Amino acid sequence: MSTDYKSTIFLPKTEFQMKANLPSTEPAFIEFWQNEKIFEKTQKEQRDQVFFLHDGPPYANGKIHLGHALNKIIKDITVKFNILDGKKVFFVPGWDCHGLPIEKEVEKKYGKNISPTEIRELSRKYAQEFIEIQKKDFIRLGVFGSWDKPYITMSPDYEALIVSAINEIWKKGKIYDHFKPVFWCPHCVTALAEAEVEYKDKTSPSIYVLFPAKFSELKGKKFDNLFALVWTTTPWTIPGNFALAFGSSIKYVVAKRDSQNFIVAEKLKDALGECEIVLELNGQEFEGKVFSHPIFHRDSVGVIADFVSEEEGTGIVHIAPGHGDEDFSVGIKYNIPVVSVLDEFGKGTRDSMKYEGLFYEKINESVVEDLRSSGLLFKAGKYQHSYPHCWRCKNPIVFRATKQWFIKVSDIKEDLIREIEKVNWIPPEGKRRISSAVLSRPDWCISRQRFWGCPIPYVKCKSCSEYIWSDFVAQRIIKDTLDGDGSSWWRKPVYEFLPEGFKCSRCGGTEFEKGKDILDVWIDSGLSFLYASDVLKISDVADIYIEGTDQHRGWFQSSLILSYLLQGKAPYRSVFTHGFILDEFKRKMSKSLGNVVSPEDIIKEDGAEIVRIWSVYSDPSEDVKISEKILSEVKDIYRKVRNTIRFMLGVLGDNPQEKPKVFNEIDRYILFSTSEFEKEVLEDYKHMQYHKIVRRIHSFCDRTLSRIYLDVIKDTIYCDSKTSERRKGAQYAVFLILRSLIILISPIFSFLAEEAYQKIPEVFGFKKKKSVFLERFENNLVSSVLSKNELDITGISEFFKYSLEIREKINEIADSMRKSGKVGSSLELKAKVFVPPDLTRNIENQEKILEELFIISKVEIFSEKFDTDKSFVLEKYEDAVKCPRCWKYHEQKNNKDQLCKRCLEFVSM
RNA sequence: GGGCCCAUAGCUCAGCUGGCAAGAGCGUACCCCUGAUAAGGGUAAGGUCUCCGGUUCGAAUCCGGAUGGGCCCA
Repeated sequence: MSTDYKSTIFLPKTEFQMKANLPSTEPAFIEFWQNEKIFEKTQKEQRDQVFFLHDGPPYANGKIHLGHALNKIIKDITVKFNILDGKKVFFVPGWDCHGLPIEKEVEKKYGKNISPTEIRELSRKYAQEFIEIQKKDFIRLGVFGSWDKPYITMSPDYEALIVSAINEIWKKGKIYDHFKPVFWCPHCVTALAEAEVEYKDKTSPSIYVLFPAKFSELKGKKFDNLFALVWTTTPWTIPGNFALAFGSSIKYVVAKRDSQNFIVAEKLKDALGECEIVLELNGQEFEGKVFSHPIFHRDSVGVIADFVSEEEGTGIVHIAPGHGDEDFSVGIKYNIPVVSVLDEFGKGTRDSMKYEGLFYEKINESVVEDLRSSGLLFKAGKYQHSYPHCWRCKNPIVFRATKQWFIKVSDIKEDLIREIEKVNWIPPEGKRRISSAVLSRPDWCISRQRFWGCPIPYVKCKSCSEYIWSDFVAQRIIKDTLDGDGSSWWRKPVYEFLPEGFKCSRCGGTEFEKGKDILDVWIDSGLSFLYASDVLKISDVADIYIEGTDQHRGWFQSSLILSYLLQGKAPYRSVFTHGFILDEFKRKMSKSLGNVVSPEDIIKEDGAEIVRIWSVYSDPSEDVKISEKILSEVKDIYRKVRNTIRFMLGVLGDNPQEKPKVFNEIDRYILFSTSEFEKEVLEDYKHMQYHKIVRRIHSFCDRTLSRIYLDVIKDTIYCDSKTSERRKGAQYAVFLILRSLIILISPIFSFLAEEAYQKIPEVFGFKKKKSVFLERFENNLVSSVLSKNELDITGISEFFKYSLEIREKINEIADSMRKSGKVGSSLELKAKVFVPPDLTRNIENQEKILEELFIISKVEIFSEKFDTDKSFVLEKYEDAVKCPRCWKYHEQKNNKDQLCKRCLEFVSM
């Protein structure tokens, strides 16, 4: 009986478990990679080519989310591919540490009555804490890198580098100071960032002001008593008025009422009440027209701005460049003075003339009074609207021009575009994206009125308020920072930072106060290229930057600008961008939708390997979706690849050492297919088409190996004797394929590859290294291990192409025979097959090959087609018996136990 | 409101510069095997290529618009 013979066949044998149990087995591999310093070892080896992937630093707050995981995994795949490709790879992970979000968290936690140095200390602790948390999480994903010496933007050498670099840029004359409106809280006496502003309803005065025209002719018509009608809810800004903005495509009218003529947008003329339209004209007409300021003896000039709306007001916007963002940009465009009429306490400045010293709410009242008495107040009322309030004291805030520092970008835009052209953008749309971001950006405002960051090295003259940037100050700060005292600027008195006898360059004053600004954090991370070259000594240009597509306006741009200013070129040769993560309905992840998935959840449930494969399962250059369904597909792929590898390991379980003299045709054909697969995968790695690789790997394991080759060689592996050439050939082929497959999947399936690599027996003289990542493609791929000759299938490729087509058709018929109950296993079948004679010319044992390939018991080959032009006839093998050992059907009925010839020989050995 | 991008079977993707009846894999259904066994093999059913217009002998593929979604900006 068949059970008697089961013990005589060679079933696959391996310790490699079918079930991976990733969540519990992965940590051991991570420990192994760390303890053995595998990444560092690849760096110490002799390698001629260098590959530098420069890490964009994540912000050091919060736990990592899937976006972080996706990003680092794509980087890791790139790192590992280049390692296996034989390059010396540099990847130093970084963290961005300064900035408002952390400072705000600290303030929330400890209150606002803490000193700048305390804020800085607590912020530093906070950032450090999250660096450790995130680092652990990234390592848990199996990501390689110099984790024990990351770059950190708050480290003393980094902070010193920031101050020094910005000072260099100042020395090149690229930094200037200028007024710019910012959110300002007069109660807290501080500037506010956008994130610190809360919008709440507020009742404001609403006034319609008349601006007398200094001209009387419009489109050839003469008008007396001509006024522009202007609406505002902030009367205190009227003293800062320097212009009136009109919309270029808005229709305006001159409307007559009580012998006065009013200019107003046609759609908004109801504001006037009853009136008579006397002229219609386009907004463009008013560009350059001059009006009188309603209070002061000065002009207010007509300008064109596209933000003028016809939704409310009068279609004419009063412009105070010192007190509004849009006002400011119009002011810059038309070269109108930017002045603040309020001081830091919200009181009138000298520029507010007669209102000097009054709190702005008082100015509101006075302005209304003054307008009323001069007859230029058309009407006044109240208006309720959403208005910005301070997040700390909850009081309404104002927009107020203050001195800020800027990097001049406007005059280098063309150079930046030229540098952008030289970079390889993947996908190519990125080039357009960053170009338009660069072209449309204003000069870079680099000062922030905060504490958690690097100080801007300037002092303010106490007598004339001049801002004085000082190399001397910069050098002092740099020295203290390098000495470990990065907060000295906030603690030491100003004179310690100034040379003796220092005088104001404008008024000669000798009293100064320290600048109160820190640098925009984008400066910090934007200088990481410099840290990589000057401190880490890697290179001044990275081979590649890999970040989310939002960084076109962020890090890619800040790095480009700073690198161009400091070294005259882009800091990267290639830039790869990936998309964002969406849920199954393509919605962004948000707490309120409740659709947030964290990497931690997936790692706990399925393992980091699943996160890795998921990251490149979809095309990451577009947005990437995640859902239970998608994860289950990823798991299916993992299982298929794992089991295929497991089976191959099992095939090598009896530790074969002797290579075959020649390969069987099927082996040759499959080795050739493997070499083609290798070529495609390497090509996809080079072009970072990682999602295609996942598909290729799966398809190769499933279609090429499982469904064809491995199924076909089972008979040989199980039943042939160990001395059989056919069997040795199959084992050697399996070994070559397995080794190739393991190294090809390793950048993506890192855990699986390492686990399998550790379990490969050292067959056929193969000597293993400590880790799969110490291998190289060139020593492991079929295409580089076998000779051209061995991979040449010219004489047999047509035969296999034809036979595999027949195989599909046979399967089809076999299926219907099975479904109708005629047969069970395909070994119950035999076939007559027509093979065109010219395909078989060079091949011996064709019938044996086809029996194997079709997995049926008998094949007879004919050189002519059958009756109705059929190329094969498939039928049940009736007059045959089943060999109890190999289960193939045969006709030697008189053998012992009805064994077939081969098995009889085997058992009698 | 502006710039850029995406939209092909239930799911994830192929489909090059327009031309065979639109392809894979997963999932599903049915069948086989029980010597890869919480595995393995086979077969089948699934698509008005988001919608509307246009160019063309011919469009999933080119152009215009709409809808939905994403990133950035205002």
